[in-house]
Amino acid sequence: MSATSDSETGTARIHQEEILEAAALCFMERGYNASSIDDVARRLGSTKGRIYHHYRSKADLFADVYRYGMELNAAAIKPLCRAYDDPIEKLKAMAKVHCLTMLRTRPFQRCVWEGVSLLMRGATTPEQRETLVELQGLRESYAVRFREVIEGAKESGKADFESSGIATQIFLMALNSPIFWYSPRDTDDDEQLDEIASRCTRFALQGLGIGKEYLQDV
Amino acid sequence: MSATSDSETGTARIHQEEILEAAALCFMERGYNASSIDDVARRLGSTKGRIYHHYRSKADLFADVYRYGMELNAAAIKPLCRAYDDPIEKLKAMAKVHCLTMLRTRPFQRCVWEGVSLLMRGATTPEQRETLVELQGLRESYAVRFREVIEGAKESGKADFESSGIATQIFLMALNSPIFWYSPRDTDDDEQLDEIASRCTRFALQGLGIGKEYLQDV
DNA sequence: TTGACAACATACCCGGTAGTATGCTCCAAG
DNA sequence: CTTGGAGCATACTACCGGGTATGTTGTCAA
Repeated sequence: MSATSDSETGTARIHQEEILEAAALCFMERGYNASSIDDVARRLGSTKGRIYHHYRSKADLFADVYRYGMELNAAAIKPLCRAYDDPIEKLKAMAKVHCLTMLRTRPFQRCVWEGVSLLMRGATTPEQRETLVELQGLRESYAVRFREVIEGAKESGKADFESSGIATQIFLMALNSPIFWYSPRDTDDDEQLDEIASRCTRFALQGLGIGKEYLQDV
Repeated sequence: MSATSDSETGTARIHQEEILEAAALCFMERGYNASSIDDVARRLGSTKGRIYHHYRSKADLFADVYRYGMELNAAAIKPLCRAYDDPIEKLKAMAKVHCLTMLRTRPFQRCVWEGVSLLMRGATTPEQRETLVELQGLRESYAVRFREVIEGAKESGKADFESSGIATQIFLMALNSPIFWYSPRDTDDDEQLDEIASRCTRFALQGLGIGKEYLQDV
Protein backbone atom coordinates (compact mmCIF):
# COMPACT_ATOMS: atom_id res chain seq x y z
CA MET A 1 0.00 0.00 0.00
CA SER A 2 1.21 3.45 -0.75
CA ALA A 3 0.04 7.02 -1.26
CA THR A 4 -0.83 7.42 2.37
CA SER A 5 0.99 10.68 3.00
CA ASP A 6 0.24 10.95 6.69
CA SER A 7 1.79 9.60 9.86
CA GLU A 8 4.21 7.29 8.15
CA THR A 9 6.89 5.68 10.22
CA GLY A 10 10.22 4.10 9.45
CA THR A 11 11.74 3.75 6.05
CA ALA A 12 8.83 5.11 4.05
CA ARG A 13 9.10 8.46 5.77
CA ILE A 14 12.83 8.56 5.21
CA HIS A 15 12.38 8.11 1.47
CA GLN A 16 9.71 10.73 1.46
CA GLU A 17 11.79 13.30 3.28
CA GLU A 18 13.99 13.52 0.22
CA ILE A 19 10.92 14.30 -1.83
CA LEU A 20 9.72 16.77 0.77
CA GLU A 21 12.94 18.73 0.62
CA ALA A 22 12.95 18.91 -3.15
CA ALA A 23 9.32 19.97 -3.15
CA ALA A 24 9.93 22.64 -0.54
CA LEU A 25 12.78 24.08 -2.60
CA CYS A 26 10.68 24.15 -5.76
CA PHE A 27 7.68 25.68 -4.05
CA MET A 28 9.87 28.30 -2.43
CA GLU A 29 11.53 29.29 -5.68
CA ARG A 30 8.54 29.40 -7.99
CA GLY A 31 5.49 29.11 -5.78
CA TYR A 32 2.99 26.30 -5.57
CA ASN A 33 1.02 26.86 -8.74
CA ALA A 34 4.01 27.66 -10.89
CA SER A 35 5.89 24.53 -9.81
CA SER A 36 5.07 21.39 -11.72
CA ILE A 37 5.43 17.89 -10.40
CA ASP A 38 7.97 17.38 -13.14
CA ASP A 39 10.02 20.23 -11.70
CA VAL A 40 10.16 18.49 -8.35
CA ALA A 41 11.00 15.22 -10.03
CA ARG A 42 13.76 16.81 -12.08
CA ARG A 43 15.31 18.21 -8.93
CA LEU A 44 15.28 14.72 -7.52
CA GLY A 45 16.86 13.31 -10.64
CA SER A 46 13.85 11.07 -11.15
CA THR A 47 10.42 11.20 -12.74
CA LYS A 48 6.82 11.83 -11.78
CA GLY A 49 6.30 8.15 -11.10
CA ARG A 50 8.28 8.33 -7.92
CA ILE A 51 6.25 11.20 -6.52
CA TYR A 52 2.87 9.85 -7.48
CA HIS A 53 3.87 6.58 -5.89
CA HIS A 54 4.06 8.34 -2.54
CA TYR A 55 1.46 11.08 -2.95
CA ARG A 56 -1.95 10.96 -4.48
CA SER A 57 -1.89 14.50 -5.75
CA LYS A 58 0.14 17.66 -5.91
CA ALA A 59 -2.02 19.14 -3.16
CA ASP A 60 -1.22 16.15 -0.96
CA LEU A 61 2.47 16.69 -1.48
CA PHE A 62 2.15 20.34 -0.58
CA ALA A 63 0.12 19.50 2.49
CA ASP A 64 2.87 17.20 3.70
CA VAL A 65 5.50 19.89 3.19
CA TYR A 66 3.31 22.23 5.19
CA ARG A 67 2.84 19.69 7.93
CA TYR A 68 6.54 18.95 8.11
CA GLY A 69 7.33 22.64 8.40
CA MET A 70 4.89 23.05 11.27
CA GLU A 71 6.31 19.96 12.96
CA LEU A 72 9.73 21.57 12.84
CA ASN A 73 8.35 24.69 14.49
CA ALA A 74 6.49 22.82 17.18
CA ALA A 75 9.49 20.63 17.95
CA ALA A 76 11.74 23.67 18.28
CA ILE A 77 9.73 25.46 20.94
CA LYS A 78 8.48 22.37 22.72
CA PRO A 79 11.34 22.09 25.23
CA LEU A 80 10.81 25.73 26.23
CA CYS A 81 7.17 25.44 27.13
CA ARG A 82 7.67 24.36 30.71
CA ALA A 83 11.17 25.64 31.34
CA TYR A 84 10.50 29.21 32.45
CA ASP A 85 8.70 31.05 35.20
CA ASP A 86 9.12 34.60 34.04
CA PRO A 87 6.99 35.21 30.93
CA ILE A 88 9.51 37.69 29.60
CA GLU A 89 12.31 35.17 29.73
CA LYS A 90 10.07 32.56 28.20
CA LEU A 91 9.00 34.88 25.42
CA LYS A 92 12.59 35.82 24.69
CA ALA A 93 13.58 32.19 24.35
CA MET A 94 10.57 31.25 22.24
CA ALA A 95 11.00 34.20 19.92
CA LYS A 96 14.68 33.57 19.37
CA VAL A 97 14.19 29.88 18.70
CA HIS A 98 11.27 30.53 16.42
CA CYS A 99 13.22 33.01 14.36
CA LEU A 100 16.19 30.68 14.13
CA THR A 101 13.93 27.90 12.92
CA MET A 102 12.59 30.23 10.27
CA LEU A 103 16.10 30.91 9.04
CA ARG A 104 17.27 27.32 9.16
CA THR A 105 14.26 25.75 7.49
CA ARG A 106 13.40 28.58 5.17
CA PRO A 107 12.06 26.54 2.23
CA PHE A 108 9.54 24.78 4.43
CA GLN A 109 8.52 27.97 6.17
CA ARG A 110 7.90 29.68 2.89
CA CYS A 111 5.57 26.83 2.03
CA VAL A 112 3.80 27.18 5.35
CA TRP A 113 3.37 30.83 4.55
CA GLU A 114 1.99 30.18 1.10
CA GLY A 115 -0.25 27.54 2.59
CA VAL A 116 -2.00 30.18 4.63
CA SER A 117 -2.76 32.06 1.46
CA LEU A 118 -3.86 28.95 -0.38
CA LEU A 119 -6.25 28.23 2.44
CA MET A 120 -8.15 31.45 2.05
CA ARG A 121 -8.40 30.86 -1.65
CA GLY A 122 -10.38 27.97 -2.99
CA ALA A 123 -9.31 24.45 -2.20
CA THR A 124 -10.84 22.32 -4.90
CA THR A 125 -12.06 19.08 -3.36
CA PRO A 126 -13.77 18.94 0.04
CA GLU A 127 -11.17 16.39 1.11
CA GLN A 128 -8.38 18.87 0.45
CA ARG A 129 -10.40 21.50 2.21
CA GLU A 130 -10.54 19.28 5.26
CA THR A 131 -6.82 18.68 5.24
CA LEU A 132 -6.06 22.37 4.90
CA VAL A 133 -8.36 23.25 7.75
CA GLU A 134 -6.56 20.73 9.92
CA LEU A 135 -3.19 22.18 8.97
CA GLN A 136 -4.49 25.67 9.59
CA GLY A 137 -5.41 24.40 13.05
CA LEU A 138 -1.80 23.41 13.64
CA ARG A 139 -0.65 26.88 12.79
CA GLU A 140 -3.38 28.47 14.82
CA SER A 141 -2.58 26.53 17.98
CA TYR A 142 1.07 27.36 17.48
CA ALA A 143 0.22 31.04 17.37
CA VAL A 144 -1.94 30.68 20.46
CA ARG A 145 1.05 29.47 22.44
CA PHE A 146 2.79 32.70 21.67
CA ARG A 147 -0.26 34.79 22.39
CA GLU A 148 -0.62 33.28 25.84
CA VAL A 149 2.94 34.08 26.75
CA ILE A 150 2.58 37.56 25.29
CA GLU A 151 -0.50 38.13 27.44
CA GLY A 152 1.43 36.83 30.41
CA ALA A 153 4.13 39.37 29.72
CA LYS A 154 1.55 42.12 29.67
CA GLU A 155 0.04 41.00 32.96
CA SER A 156 3.48 41.07 34.52
CA GLY A 157 3.53 44.77 33.67
CA LYS A 158 6.68 44.53 31.60
CA ALA A 159 4.96 44.72 28.24
CA ASP A 160 2.65 47.40 26.96
CA PHE A 161 0.18 47.07 24.09
CA GLU A 162 -3.55 47.13 23.56
CA SER A 163 -4.93 44.22 21.56
CA SER A 164 -3.12 40.97 22.20
CA GLY A 165 -4.52 39.58 18.96
CA ILE A 166 -3.03 42.30 16.81
CA ALA A 167 0.14 42.40 18.87
CA THR A 168 0.68 38.68 18.32
CA GLN A 169 0.17 39.03 14.59
CA ILE A 170 2.74 41.79 14.21
CA PHE A 171 5.07 40.09 16.64
CA LEU A 172 5.14 36.86 14.65
CA MET A 173 5.33 38.79 11.42
CA ALA A 174 8.49 40.51 12.58
CA LEU A 175 10.00 37.17 13.53
CA ASN A 176 8.95 35.58 10.26
CA SER A 177 10.20 38.43 8.13
CA PRO A 178 13.71 37.09 7.44
CA ILE A 179 12.32 34.21 5.40
CA PHE A 180 11.49 36.86 2.82
CA TRP A 181 14.37 39.27 2.84
CA TYR A 182 17.22 37.03 3.96
CA SER A 183 19.03 35.10 1.28
CA PRO A 184 21.77 32.83 2.56
CA ARG A 185 25.26 34.10 1.87
CA ASP A 186 27.92 31.87 0.42
CA THR A 187 29.51 31.90 3.86
CA ASP A 188 26.38 31.01 5.76
CA ASP A 189 27.94 30.32 9.11
CA ASP A 190 25.72 29.71 12.06
CA GLU A 191 26.82 32.87 13.87
CA GLN A 192 25.41 34.95 11.05
CA LEU A 193 21.99 33.38 11.48
CA ASP A 194 22.14 33.86 15.22
CA GLU A 195 22.97 37.50 14.74
CA ILE A 196 19.98 38.07 12.47
CA ALA A 197 17.68 36.17 14.78
CA SER A 198 18.84 38.32 17.66
CA ARG A 199 18.02 41.54 15.87
CA CYS A 200 14.61 40.34 14.79
CA THR A 201 13.88 39.17 18.31
CA ARG A 202 14.94 42.46 19.84
CA PHE A 203 12.80 44.36 17.38
CA ALA A 204 9.77 42.19 18.04
CA LEU A 205 10.09 42.34 21.83
CA GLN A 206 10.63 46.08 21.81
CA GLY A 207 7.61 46.38 19.59
CA LEU A 208 5.57 44.88 22.39
CA GLY A 209 6.76 47.69 24.62
CA ILE A 210 9.23 45.59 26.55
CA GLY A 211 11.98 47.77 27.94
CA LYS A 212 15.58 47.46 26.80
CA GLU A 213 16.66 46.65 30.34
CA TYR A 214 15.15 43.21 29.85
CA LEU A 215 16.77 42.60 26.49
CA GLN A 216 20.50 42.69 27.19
CA ASP A 217 21.10 39.02 26.53
CA VAL A 218 19.05 38.49 23.39
CA MET B 1 -3.46 52.03 -31.08
CA SER B 2 -3.87 50.01 -27.98
CA ALA B 3 -2.08 47.59 -25.70
CA THR B 4 0.26 50.25 -24.46
CA SER B 5 -0.15 49.63 -20.76
CA ASP B 6 2.16 52.38 -19.59
CA SER B 7 1.80 56.07 -18.91
CA GLU B 8 -1.65 56.39 -20.41
CA THR B 9 -3.55 59.58 -19.87
CA GLY B 10 -7.18 60.57 -20.07
CA THR B 11 -10.03 58.27 -20.91
CA ALA B 12 -7.99 55.19 -21.71
CA ARG B 13 -6.60 55.10 -18.22
CA ILE B 14 -10.05 55.51 -16.75
CA HIS B 15 -11.33 52.48 -18.59
CA GLN B 16 -8.31 50.54 -17.52
CA GLU B 17 -8.68 51.38 -13.88
CA GLU B 18 -11.79 49.26 -13.79
CA ILE B 19 -9.76 46.39 -15.16
CA LEU B 20 -6.96 47.09 -12.73
CA GLU B 21 -9.28 46.85 -9.77
CA ALA B 22 -10.82 43.59 -10.92
CA ALA B 23 -7.38 42.16 -11.59
CA ALA B 24 -6.10 43.25 -8.20
CA LEU B 25 -9.02 41.54 -6.49
CA CYS B 26 -8.51 38.32 -8.42
CA PHE B 27 -4.78 38.27 -7.84
CA MET B 28 -5.29 38.93 -4.16
CA GLU B 29 -7.81 36.15 -3.73
CA ARG B 30 -6.16 33.40 -5.74
CA GLY B 31 -2.68 34.63 -6.51
CA TYR B 32 -1.17 35.50 -9.85
CA ASN B 33 -0.63 32.06 -11.31
CA ALA B 34 -3.92 30.64 -10.11
CA SER B 35 -5.95 33.50 -11.55
CA SER B 36 -6.88 33.18 -15.18
CA ILE B 37 -7.59 36.05 -17.52
CA ASP B 38 -11.09 34.62 -17.79
CA ASP B 39 -11.48 35.01 -14.03
CA VAL B 40 -10.69 38.68 -14.26
CA ALA B 41 -13.01 39.06 -17.22
CA ARG B 42 -15.82 37.26 -15.40
CA ARG B 43 -15.47 39.63 -12.50
CA LEU B 44 -15.82 42.49 -14.94
CA GLY B 45 -18.85 40.90 -16.53
CA SER B 46 -17.07 40.77 -19.84
CA THR B 47 -14.71 38.51 -21.76
CA LYS B 48 -11.02 38.13 -22.48
CA GLY B 49 -11.32 40.36 -25.49
CA ARG B 50 -11.67 43.43 -23.37
CA ILE B 51 -8.55 42.73 -21.36
CA TYR B 52 -6.37 41.73 -24.28
CA HIS B 53 -7.50 44.89 -26.01
CA HIS B 54 -5.77 46.91 -23.31
CA TYR B 55 -2.93 44.61 -22.28
CA ARG B 56 -0.65 42.51 -24.36
CA SER B 57 -0.27 39.76 -21.85
CA LYS B 58 -1.22 38.61 -18.40
CA ALA B 59 2.19 39.68 -17.16
CA ASP B 60 1.61 43.16 -18.54
CA LEU B 61 -1.65 43.41 -16.69
CA PHE B 62 -0.01 42.33 -13.48
CA ALA B 63 2.81 44.79 -13.99
CA ASP B 64 0.30 47.62 -14.30
CA VAL B 65 -1.44 46.58 -11.11
CA TYR B 66 1.93 46.57 -9.42
CA ARG B 67 2.80 49.96 -10.80
CA TYR B 68 -0.52 51.42 -9.76
CA GLY B 69 -0.08 50.11 -6.24
CA MET B 70 3.36 51.68 -5.97
CA GLU B 71 2.02 54.95 -7.35
CA LEU B 72 -0.55 54.98 -4.57
CA ASN B 73 2.20 54.48 -2.02
CA ALA B 74 4.45 57.15 -3.44
CA ALA B 75 1.60 59.63 -3.70
CA ALA B 76 0.62 59.04 -0.09
CA ILE B 77 3.97 59.87 1.47
CA LYS B 78 4.97 62.52 -1.04
CA PRO B 79 3.50 65.52 0.84
CA LEU B 80 5.38 64.44 3.98
CA CYS B 81 8.82 64.38 2.48
CA ARG B 82 9.65 68.03 3.04
CA ALA B 83 7.24 68.85 5.81
CA TYR B 84 9.23 67.87 8.89
CA ASP B 85 12.48 68.78 10.58
CA ASP B 86 12.57 66.23 13.35
CA PRO B 87 13.25 62.78 11.85
CA ILE B 88 11.15 61.14 14.55
CA GLU B 89 8.11 63.20 13.70
CA LYS B 90 8.68 62.61 10.02
CA LEU B 91 9.06 58.88 10.55
CA LYS B 92 5.88 58.76 12.62
CA ALA B 93 3.92 60.49 9.90
CA MET B 94 5.36 58.39 7.09
CA ALA B 95 4.78 55.15 8.93
CA LYS B 96 1.21 55.95 9.80
CA VAL B 97 0.34 57.05 6.28
CA HIS B 98 2.07 54.04 4.78
CA CYS B 99 0.18 51.65 6.98
CA LEU B 100 -3.12 53.36 6.22
CA THR B 101 -2.42 53.10 2.53
CA MET B 102 -1.77 49.40 2.99
CA LEU B 103 -5.14 48.96 4.64
CA ARG B 104 -7.07 51.08 2.18
CA THR B 105 -5.59 49.64 -1.00
CA ARG B 106 -5.07 46.13 0.20
CA PRO B 107 -5.71 44.28 -3.09
CA PHE B 108 -3.06 46.31 -4.89
CA GLN B 109 -0.59 45.99 -2.06
CA ARG B 110 -0.99 42.25 -2.03
CA CYS B 111 -0.10 42.30 -5.71
CA VAL B 112 2.93 44.44 -5.03
CA TRP B 113 3.95 41.89 -2.45
CA GLU B 114 3.51 38.96 -4.77
CA GLY B 115 5.37 40.88 -7.43
CA VAL B 116 8.44 40.87 -5.23
CA SER B 117 8.29 37.11 -5.06
CA LEU B 118 7.62 36.73 -8.77
CA LEU B 119 10.70 38.77 -9.45
CA MET B 120 13.02 36.40 -7.69
CA ARG B 121 11.48 33.54 -9.55
CA GLY B 122 11.85 33.31 -13.28
CA ALA B 123 10.33 35.97 -15.48
CA THR B 124 9.89 34.36 -18.85
CA THR B 125 10.74 36.85 -21.56
CA PRO B 126 13.63 39.31 -21.24
CA GLU B 127 11.15 42.13 -21.89
CA GLN B 128 9.10 41.15 -18.87
CA ARG B 129 12.29 40.81 -16.93
CA GLU B 130 13.14 44.38 -17.81
CA THR B 131 9.74 45.65 -16.72
CA LEU B 132 9.90 43.81 -13.43
CA VAL B 133 13.35 45.12 -12.69
CA GLU B 134 12.06 48.63 -13.28
CA LEU B 135 9.13 48.04 -10.94
CA GLN B 136 11.45 46.55 -8.38
CA GLY B 137 13.39 49.77 -8.65
CA LEU B 138 10.28 51.72 -7.73
CA ARG B 139 9.85 49.65 -4.63
CA GLU B 140 13.51 49.85 -3.78
CA SER B 141 13.64 53.64 -3.97
CA TYR B 142 10.49 53.79 -1.87
CA ALA B 143 12.18 51.69 0.80
CA VAL B 144 15.25 53.87 0.63
CA ARG B 145 13.21 56.91 1.59
CA PHE B 146 12.24 55.13 4.77
CA ARG B 147 15.73 53.93 5.45
CA GLU B 148 17.12 57.44 5.22
CA VAL B 149 14.63 58.76 7.74
CA ILE B 150 15.26 55.76 9.97
CA GLU B 151 18.98 56.46 9.86
CA GLY B 152 18.24 60.08 10.64
CA ALA B 153 16.30 58.99 13.68
CA LYS B 154 19.25 56.95 14.84
CA GLU B 155 21.65 59.84 14.40
CA SER B 156 19.39 62.01 16.47
CA GLY B 157 19.95 59.52 19.28
CA LYS B 158 16.29 58.74 19.73
CA ALA B 159 16.37 55.39 17.98
CA ASP B 160 18.55 52.43 18.77
CA PHE B 161 19.35 49.54 16.45
CA GLU B 162 22.35 48.06 14.72
CA SER B 163 21.93 47.43 11.03
CA SER B 164 19.77 50.02 9.30
CA GLY B 165 19.21 47.61 6.42
CA ILE B 166 17.74 44.90 8.58
CA ALA B 167 15.91 47.41 10.74
CA THR B 168 14.22 48.90 7.70
CA GLN B 169 13.15 45.48 6.47
CA ILE B 170 11.52 44.50 9.75
CA PHE B 171 10.09 47.97 10.16
CA LEU B 172 8.31 47.90 6.82
CA MET B 173 7.28 44.32 7.40
CA ALA B 174 5.50 45.29 10.58
CA LEU B 175 3.72 48.09 8.79
CA ASN B 176 2.79 45.85 5.87
CA SER B 177 1.58 43.03 8.04
CA PRO B 178 -2.11 44.03 8.20
CA ILE B 179 -2.54 43.34 4.49
CA PHE B 180 -2.21 39.70 5.45
CA TRP B 181 -4.05 39.31 8.73
CA TYR B 182 -6.62 42.06 8.47
CA SER B 183 -9.85 41.18 6.72
CA PRO B 184 -12.29 44.07 6.45
CA ARG B 185 -15.26 43.83 8.77
CA ASP B 186 -18.77 44.38 7.54
CA THR B 187 -18.67 47.68 9.42
CA ASP B 188 -15.39 48.88 8.04
CA ASP B 189 -15.50 52.43 9.24
CA ASP B 190 -12.49 54.62 8.79
CA GLU B 191 -11.81 54.88 12.51
CA GLN B 192 -11.24 51.16 12.68
CA LEU B 193 -8.53 51.38 10.06
CA ASP B 194 -6.93 54.32 11.82
CA GLU B 195 -6.88 52.37 15.04
CA ILE B 196 -5.13 49.42 13.44
CA ALA B 197 -2.65 51.64 11.67
CA SER B 198 -1.84 53.33 14.96
CA ARG B 199 -1.06 50.07 16.66
CA CYS B 200 1.12 48.85 13.83
CA THR B 201 2.94 52.16 13.76
CA ARG B 202 3.56 52.12 17.50
CA PHE B 203 4.86 48.58 17.30
CA ALA B 204 7.19 49.39 14.40
CA LEU B 205 8.57 52.56 15.99
CA GLN B 206 9.09 50.89 19.32
CA GLY B 207 10.82 48.07 17.50
CA LEU B 208 13.40 50.61 16.36
CA GLY B 209 14.05 51.42 19.98
CA ILE B 210 12.20 54.72 19.96
CA GLY B 211 11.01 55.54 23.46
CA LYS B 212 7.33 55.69 24.34
CA GLU B 213 7.71 59.33 25.36
CA TYR B 214 7.87 60.19 21.66
CA LEU B 215 4.88 58.10 20.70
CA GLN B 216 1.98 59.61 22.61
CA ASP B 217 0.18 60.98 19.59
CA VAL B 218 0.47 58.07 17.19
C1' DT C 1 -23.42 59.01 -45.75
C1' DT C 2 -19.57 56.61 -45.03
C1' DG C 3 -15.59 54.75 -43.50
C1' DA C 4 -12.31 54.34 -40.12
C1' DC C 5 -11.24 53.11 -35.76
C1' DA C 6 -11.93 52.17 -30.79
C1' DA C 7 -13.89 48.81 -27.89
C1' DC C 8 -15.18 45.02 -27.24
C1' DA C 9 -17.20 39.68 -28.14
C1' DT C 10 -16.57 34.96 -30.28
C1' DA C 11 -14.26 31.16 -31.80
C1' DC C 12 -10.31 28.82 -32.09
C1' DC C 13 -5.43 27.03 -31.46
C1' DC C 14 -1.90 24.86 -28.83
C1' DG C 15 1.46 24.17 -25.31
C1' DG C 16 1.98 22.72 -20.67
C1' DT C 17 0.65 20.04 -16.78
C1' DA C 18 -2.03 17.05 -13.43
C1' DG C 19 -3.19 12.65 -13.32
C1' DT C 20 -3.37 7.59 -15.07
C1' DA C 21 -2.29 3.15 -16.96
C1' DT C 22 1.09 0.19 -17.58
C1' DG C 23 5.70 -1.82 -17.76
C1' DC C 24 10.07 -2.94 -15.54
C1' DT C 25 13.20 -4.53 -11.76
C1' DC C 26 14.75 -5.94 -7.53
C1' DC C 27 14.06 -8.15 -3.18
C1' DA C 28 12.21 -10.93 0.27
C1' DA C 29 9.04 -14.34 1.90
C1' DG C 30 7.24 -18.85 1.23
C1' DC D 1 12.83 -20.61 -7.76
C1' DT D 2 8.82 -18.29 -8.14
C1' DT D 3 5.69 -14.93 -7.02
C1' DG D 4 3.94 -10.93 -5.25
C1' DG D 5 4.57 -6.42 -4.14
C1' DA D 6 7.37 -2.14 -3.26
C1' DG D 7 9.55 1.31 -5.82
C1' DC D 8 10.14 3.31 -9.40
C1' DA D 9 10.16 4.68 -15.02
C1' DT D 10 7.63 5.31 -19.48
C1' DA D 11 3.94 6.51 -22.29
C1' DC D 12 -0.23 8.36 -22.69
C1' DT D 13 -4.64 11.16 -22.05
C1' DA D 14 -7.54 15.07 -20.92
C1' DC D 15 -8.03 19.54 -19.97
C1' DC D 16 -7.16 24.08 -18.70
C1' DG D 17 -5.65 28.55 -19.79
C1' DG D 18 -2.66 32.02 -22.40
C1' DG D 19 -2.72 33.93 -26.58
C1' DT D 20 -4.58 35.03 -31.43
C1' DA D 21 -7.46 35.77 -35.39
C1' DT D 22 -11.54 37.49 -36.68
C1' DG D 23 -16.25 39.23 -36.33
C1' DT D 24 -19.54 42.87 -34.50
C1' DT D 25 -21.16 47.35 -32.88
C1' DG D 26 -21.16 52.10 -31.66
C1' DT D 27 -19.20 56.60 -32.53
C1' DC D 28 -17.27 60.49 -34.63
C1' DA D 29 -15.07 63.15 -38.03
C1' DA D 30 -14.79 64.42 -42.84
